[in-house]
Amino acid sequence: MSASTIHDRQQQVKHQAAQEAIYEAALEVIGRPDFKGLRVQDVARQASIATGTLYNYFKNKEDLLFYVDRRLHETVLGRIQEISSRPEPASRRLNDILEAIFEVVGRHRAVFDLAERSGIPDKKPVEEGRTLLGSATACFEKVLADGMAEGRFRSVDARRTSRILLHAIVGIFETHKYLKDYDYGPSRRDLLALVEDYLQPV
Amino acid sequence: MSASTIHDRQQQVKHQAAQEAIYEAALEVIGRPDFKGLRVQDVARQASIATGTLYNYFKNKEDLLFYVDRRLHETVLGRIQEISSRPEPASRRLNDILEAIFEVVGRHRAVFDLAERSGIPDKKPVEEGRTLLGSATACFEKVLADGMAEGRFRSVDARRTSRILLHAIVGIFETHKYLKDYDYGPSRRDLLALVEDYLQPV
Amino acid sequence: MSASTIHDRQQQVKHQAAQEAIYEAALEVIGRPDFKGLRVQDVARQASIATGTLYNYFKNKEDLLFYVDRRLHETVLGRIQEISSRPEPASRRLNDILEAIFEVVGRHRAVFDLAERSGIPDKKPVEEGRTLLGSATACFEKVLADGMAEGRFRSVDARRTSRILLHAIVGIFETHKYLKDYDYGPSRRDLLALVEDYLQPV
Amino acid sequence: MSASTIHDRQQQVKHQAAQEAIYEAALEVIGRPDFKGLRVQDVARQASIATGTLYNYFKNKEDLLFYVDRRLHETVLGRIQEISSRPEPASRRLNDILEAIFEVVGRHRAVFDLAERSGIPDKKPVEEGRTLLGSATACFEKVLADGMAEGRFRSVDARRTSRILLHAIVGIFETHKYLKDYDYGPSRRDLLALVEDYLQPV
DNA sequence: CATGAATGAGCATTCATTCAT
DNA sequence: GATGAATGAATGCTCATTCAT
Repeated sequence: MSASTIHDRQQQVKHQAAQEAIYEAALEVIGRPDFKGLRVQDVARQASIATGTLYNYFKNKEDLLFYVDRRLHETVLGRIQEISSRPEPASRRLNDILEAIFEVVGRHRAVFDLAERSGIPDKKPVEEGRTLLGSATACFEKVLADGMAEGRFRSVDARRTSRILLHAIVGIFETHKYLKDYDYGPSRRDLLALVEDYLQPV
Repeated sequence: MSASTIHDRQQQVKHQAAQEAIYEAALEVIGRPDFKGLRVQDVARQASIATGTLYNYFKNKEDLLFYVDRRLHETVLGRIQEISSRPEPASRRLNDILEAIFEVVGRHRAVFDLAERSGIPDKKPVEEGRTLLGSATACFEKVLADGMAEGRFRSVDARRTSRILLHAIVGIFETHKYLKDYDYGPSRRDLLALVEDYLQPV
Repeated sequence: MSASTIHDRQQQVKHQAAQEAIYEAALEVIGRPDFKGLRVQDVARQASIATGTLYNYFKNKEDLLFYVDRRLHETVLGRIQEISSRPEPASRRLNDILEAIFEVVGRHRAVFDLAERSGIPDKKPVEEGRTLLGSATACFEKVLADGMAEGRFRSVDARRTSRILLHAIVGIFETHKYLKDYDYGPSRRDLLALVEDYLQPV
Repeated sequence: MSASTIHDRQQQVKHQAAQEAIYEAALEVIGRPDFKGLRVQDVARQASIATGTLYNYFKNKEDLLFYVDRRLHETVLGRIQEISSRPEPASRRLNDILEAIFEVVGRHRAVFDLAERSGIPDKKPVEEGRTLLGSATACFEKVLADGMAEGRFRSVDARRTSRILLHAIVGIFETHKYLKDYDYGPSRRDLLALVEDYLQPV
C-alpha cells in the first residue's frame, strides 16, 4: 500500500463525510414544516457550506435528490433485512417489519413525497427499483417460508403473497396521503390482521 | 320558473359544456407522447380558446387539475359501482371490477401521475378523498358480502378486506411506476388469485 | 382581403414595431460608456417593458443579438448600395462609400465588438455572411467598372480589387481596435489614396 | 556575482520554463476540437499542475491570455522579420512573408479567436500593439524599399502601402471567419497578385 | 364573454480566485 | 513552492395570471 493509496483513501473518506453532511442537511431542509420546494442554497446553508461547494459532491440538484432517495430506501431495506433474519417467530418478525417500514417512511414522508413529485421514480434506473423491490420481497418470502416451516402459517404461495403484501404497504402510504391521515397504525394493524387471518393454519 | 331562471340554466349548461371541452383538451394534452408539463396555454390552444377564456371556467391551473383529477376518479368509481351491482356471481364481479380499474387508470396513467406530481392529493379536500375511498370500499364490501351470502366466499371481515384490497390496487400502480412496467396484468391476476384463495370456503 | 388578414397585418405591424423598439433599446444599452455585458433585463428596462415581454419578440438573447447584428450590417450595406448607384463620378462615390462605412461602423463600434465577442460570426448562417459580402463587393465592382468605363480608372481586375478593398476596410477596424485608436480618418485616407494611385490611368 | 544572484537566475529560468509549459498547455487546450471556453483548471490539468500553482506564474487568467497572445504575435513577427531580411528578391520575400503569416495564424486560429472574444485587443497596452504593428510594417517597408531599389517595383509610398497591406491581411482573417472558410490561399494569392500588379514597374 | 399581450418573480449552475495545509 | 477544496456572485428564461380592448 503506497502513500498515494493512503492519501486517496483519506480523500475518499472526507468526500463521503461531506456527502453525508449534505445528505443530512437536505433531510433537515425537506422536513421543515414550512418546506415548499428544494433550493440548493437552502441545503448548502443548512450544511454550512457555499453553494459551489455542494457541487463538488453532487453533480447537480437532481443528483442530490437521487442520493437522498436511494439512501432512504436503503435504510428501509436495511431495517427489513435485519428484522427478517432475527431468530424470532415469523409472525413477530412480520409485525416488526411492518412497524419498522411505517415508522421510517412515516418519519421521512416529506422526502418520499418530494422525490415522487420531482419525478425521481421516472428517472431512476429501472434496475435499481427492481433490485430494491426484489430484496424487500425476498425478506417477506423468507419470513413466510419460515412461518410455514414452523407450522405457524398455512401453506400458501409465499412469493405471490409477499408481492401483494408489498403492494398493500405502498398503497397504504398513497391512500393515507389522499386522506391527509398520517397515522398509519390502523391500516397497518388491518393489514397484519388480514395477513394472519389468511395464513391461519386450518 | 322565470325567464331569468331559464337563462341561468342555459348559462349553466353552456358553462358545463365549456368545462367539459377544456377537460377533454387537458386529457389530450397530458396524454401526448412528448408531454413534459402542463401549460395553461397548451390546454387553451387544444380547446381552441384564448388563455384568458379558460380562466372564466377554472379559477386557476390548480383548479383545472382538481377538476380533471376528480372527473377521472369519478369515472373509475362509476365503473366500480356499475359492475358491483350487476346480477352476476361475486367472483365474476370482483374480477371485472379489477379489470375495469386497471384499464381506466392505465389508460390515463399520465394524468394520475401529473396529479400526483402536482401535489393534488395533498391539496384536495380530505372529505372528497374520504368519500371516494368510502364509496369504492363500499362496492367491494357489497360484492364480498354477496359472495359470502351466496356461500361462494368464506366468512371474513368484509370491510377490512375491502380496504386492504383497495390499498393493494393503489400500491400496484405505484410499484409499477417504479419499475416503469405498465403491464398491470400479472399483478392484477396475482391479486385476484390471492383474494380468491383467501376467500375460498373451507 | 378578409378581416382576418387586416387583423393579421395589424398584428404584424405591431410586432415589428415592438422588435424595432427593443432593437433600439439594445443599441442604447450596448452604446453606454460603462457597458460591460448585455443583460436582457437592461434591454427590457431601456425599452420600458418586462423581461418576459421581450421574449415575445425574440426567442432568446442570442436571437436578439443576431437581429441587432443583421440590422446593422443591412444598414451599412444599404448605405453602400445607395451611394454606389448615385449619378456621380466613380472616385467621388468610392470616397463617399468609404466615409459612410467608417461613419456607421465607427458609431456602432461597441455593437460590432459585442457581436464578435459573443461569437455571432461563428453562429450565423454562412449564407448570410456570404450574401452580405457578395453584395458589398458587387457595389465596389460596379463603381470600379464605371470608373474604368469613364476612363478615370485604369483597367484592373475589378472583382479582385473589390475583394481586397473590403478586406482592407475590415482590417482597418480590427487594427485600430488593437491600437485603441478610433479615428479611422487617416487610415481611410491612406486606403483611398492607395486605391486611387493603383487605379491611376497610365 | 554572488551566490544569491546565481540562485536568482536559476529561479528565473525555472519560472520561465514553467510559464512556457503552461503556455503550451494553453495552446493544447484551446486547440482541442471540442474547445468551448478557456477554463483555468483545464490548462492546469493539461500542464499537470494544480490550479493554484498556475497562479504562481500568471497573475490571473487574463494575464495568461495576454501572454499567449503576445507569444503568438511575437512568433508571427519573428517569422516576418526573419524572412524580410533574407538575401532574396523582394517579391520572393513578399510572397514568403504572406505564406508564413497565413500559415501560423491559420494554425492557431482558435487562439486568436479566443483572444479576440476575450477582449484582449481592447485591454492590452496600446504601446505593445503599436510596437508590434510598427515592426511588422517596417518589415514590409524594407522589402518594398529593397524592391524599388532593385528596380523590380515601381516607386510608391512604401509606408502607406505597407500599412494597407497589413490591414488587408488582418481583414482577410476576419472576413474568412465570417464565411467559416479557413482556406486562406485564394485570398492570399489575390492579395499578392494585386500588390504585384500595383508595384509593377511601368 | 372572449381575447392574448404583458407581467415579473424565482433559481440552478459555473468558474476565477484564494489560502490553509 | 505546490496543492485543490472552498468560495459566492451573477443572470437567462418560464409560465401562471391579469386586464385593457
